[in-house]
Amino acid sequence: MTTQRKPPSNATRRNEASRRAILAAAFELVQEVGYAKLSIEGIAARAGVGKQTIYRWWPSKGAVLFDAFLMLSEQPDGGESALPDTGDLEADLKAVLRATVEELNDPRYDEPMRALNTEITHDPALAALYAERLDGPMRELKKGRLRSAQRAGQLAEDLDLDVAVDMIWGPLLNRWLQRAGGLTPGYADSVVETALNGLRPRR
Amino acid sequence: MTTQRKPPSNATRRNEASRRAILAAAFELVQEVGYAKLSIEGIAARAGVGKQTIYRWWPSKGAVLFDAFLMLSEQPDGGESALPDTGDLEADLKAVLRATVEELNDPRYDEPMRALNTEITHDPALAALYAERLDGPMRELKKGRLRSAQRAGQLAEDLDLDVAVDMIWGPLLNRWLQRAGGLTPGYADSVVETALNGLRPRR
Amino acid sequence: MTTQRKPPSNATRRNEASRRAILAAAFELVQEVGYAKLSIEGIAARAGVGKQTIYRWWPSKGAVLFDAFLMLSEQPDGGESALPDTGDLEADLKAVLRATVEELNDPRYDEPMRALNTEITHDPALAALYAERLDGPMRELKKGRLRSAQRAGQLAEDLDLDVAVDMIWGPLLNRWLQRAGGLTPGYADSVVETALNGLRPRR
Amino acid sequence: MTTQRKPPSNATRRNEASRRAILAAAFELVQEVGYAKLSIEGIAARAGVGKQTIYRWWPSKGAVLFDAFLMLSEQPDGGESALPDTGDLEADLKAVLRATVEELNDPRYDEPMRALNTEITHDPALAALYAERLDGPMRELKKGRLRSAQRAGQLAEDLDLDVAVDMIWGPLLNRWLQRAGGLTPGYADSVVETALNGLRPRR
DNA sequence: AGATAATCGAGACGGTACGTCCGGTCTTGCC
DNA sequence: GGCAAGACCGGACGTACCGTCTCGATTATCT
Repeated sequence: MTTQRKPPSNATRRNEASRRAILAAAFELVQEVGYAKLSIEGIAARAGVGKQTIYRWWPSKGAVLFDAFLMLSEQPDGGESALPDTGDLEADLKAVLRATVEELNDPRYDEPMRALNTEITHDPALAALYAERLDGPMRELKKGRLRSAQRAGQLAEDLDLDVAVDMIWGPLLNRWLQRAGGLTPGYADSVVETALNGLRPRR
Repeated sequence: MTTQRKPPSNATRRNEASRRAILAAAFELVQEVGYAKLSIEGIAARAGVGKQTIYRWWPSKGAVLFDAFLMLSEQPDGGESALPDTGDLEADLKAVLRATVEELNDPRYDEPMRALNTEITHDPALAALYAERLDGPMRELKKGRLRSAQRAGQLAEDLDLDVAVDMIWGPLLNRWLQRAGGLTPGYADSVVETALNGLRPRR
Repeated sequence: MTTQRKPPSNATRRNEASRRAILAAAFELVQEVGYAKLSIEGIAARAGVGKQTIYRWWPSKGAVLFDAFLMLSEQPDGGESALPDTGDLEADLKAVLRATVEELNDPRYDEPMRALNTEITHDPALAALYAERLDGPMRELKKGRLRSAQRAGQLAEDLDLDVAVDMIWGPLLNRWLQRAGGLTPGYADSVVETALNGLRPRR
Repeated sequence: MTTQRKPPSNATRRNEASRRAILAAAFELVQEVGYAKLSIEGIAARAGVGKQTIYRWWPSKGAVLFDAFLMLSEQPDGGESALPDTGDLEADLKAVLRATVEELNDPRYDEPMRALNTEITHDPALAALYAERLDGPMRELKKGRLRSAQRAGQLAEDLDLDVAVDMIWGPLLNRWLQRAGGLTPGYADSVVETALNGLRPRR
């Protein structure tokens, strides 16, 4: 797997242009032809690159895909982002989840994300990398927002924030992955409300 | 896809022994060699069957896998099963989720289930079939148990049971699919408690 | 292999219509799709017949083809034919060879005849049958004409008529089978003249 | 099709060892299993080569077979051979034809040669190649011998040498291909005598 | 500045699997 | 019993990719 930044220059004479072309080609191809028909050969051809250049730097198709997402997640600005914090936890969460719903429904990201999830589910090494580099940072942001609410007394004191994150985002991801029912803004709202209040009657 | 029951026998002169051998071979193979190396050719060889016999009756590798699960889910006894209902909802749910955790951690089911999920996420037609034939009935059982609790006043009156089911089982499935953190009985308990009580402080 | 005539009725309950349909289908198909793509399955489909009906009565594809030719050669009238005998041997032979050239060049017979030759060259049993039933009678006619000329003193007394027949018809067939050079009436004439006179200078 | 010589090496990075292994395997296999059971798959397996390597360089099974013969015909020494010329045309021809008979009867060449003839008869492109590269040179040798005799006054002045060649070798090949009668030295002698003298009574 | 060496595009190679076609056998139900 | 229909096991087809392996032709430091 690559080591993100370039200036540290850990000494390789690697061609940066080829690297970017490969990642871009991989991302485009998977969304065009779908996961099942994504091939290293196809990526190399699209990127105008020899196959060996891919095999030299990545151990698997999934790793390429992973790096493509990594590149995507780093490019925007460089500034660290954070979840909105207006003080109204429920509203903030609903906003974030609605955005997530929109992204999952976006045809540009749908196939690539499914592909990445597929690779992760079948490759523990990739899963670890994913947990560390992509899901981890995002989870920290989510937990940060929840921690802020917890400190404000809006969440239970003894709440396990990891479980809380799973409870809010898990249902959504699951519905999407299994294509089980529509992924609508209304559903996102329902999940937030139900998660915050719990299943039991209040009072 | 098959039409399960045999006596109606309205149409085909299909070889039932071959059908069973194929489904069994598919299930065994996917757990032995993994999803990535599961091949129609391999299934046919293991089942002692011509490839054409598979292509004749199933449209895709995923469809075979799906039918293999279907066969598994129908075989046990024939009696309709139900979730435990001791009156203590929390205990019952914990018991069920712990069982689920165990099943997901069982190497006999791990790979096959990941494979099925992969096929579903990439094939809407299969997803619909899954929702109707495998997930649907199971979801009804879950909702049945919750409904019983709801009638007993243990759950909020206006609770959307589908959302509730997602909230309880979604986090588990997600953790498993993405290999994000350990899938332990303790985690199952946490999820049940947190889902029932909600994230907010009670009182 | 079948036993041509029907009334002797050696007791089978064979369906004559199917037999004719099969032979006709075989002949048509080989001329339409070529020898390489001629299949039993295709013949059965075209003839509206079950595959088993073919396998029941013929031992090989070549045998079907052979019978198709046999049917063709028997159908015309029933009267035994003979080669022309005007007294002018050279003219008669040229006429016959020109007709042969025409037949070999006829797209209706070209492919089927090549197919039959192919089967014969690779199947001694079929070759024997061919010699007995198709080539034999024709060779007798040819030898008959030559014998008549021989008796008239137009051919050498000690001439081996089989060799003579080979010498006249062999070059033609060979050129055709190997596609070696054009198969023209002029070539036919040349062959006749050269065969009659021999390669040596006369006188 | 190949371009024989290696030093020019203008274009491809072709593996010469694989090429030879394929041709050798093809030749051996056709004589072992027969034309009908000769398969590209079998050739590849025997040659220890991927199927694609065959499909990459040859358009058809027949082309492989053809090249196998080509390799055979080029390998012996490199020196141009010629037909014997003792001055006694009849004896020379008989010797050559007897050798041909022996070769056609040799089980090592029988099947391969039948296979090649079959491919040629069904593939005009291959036939042209055969005429140019295999039959052509051999025919020139034959015509060379005849021309020498012609100049010595042993053959008719106006004799068409192509027809003459057909007349001498055609009957033999035909008998062999159609398995029509035995292919004996005596037959070879008969053909030579009859061809030289012609069918008509001399004087 | 020239030598040295790793990377690059290209693509041949031995393989595996694809999805299709057909060979020859067997079974079912009609006639 | 023959027959049309067609499922079945098996084997080969010709294609697509896999991951490895040369081949020159750039680079890109390191003498």
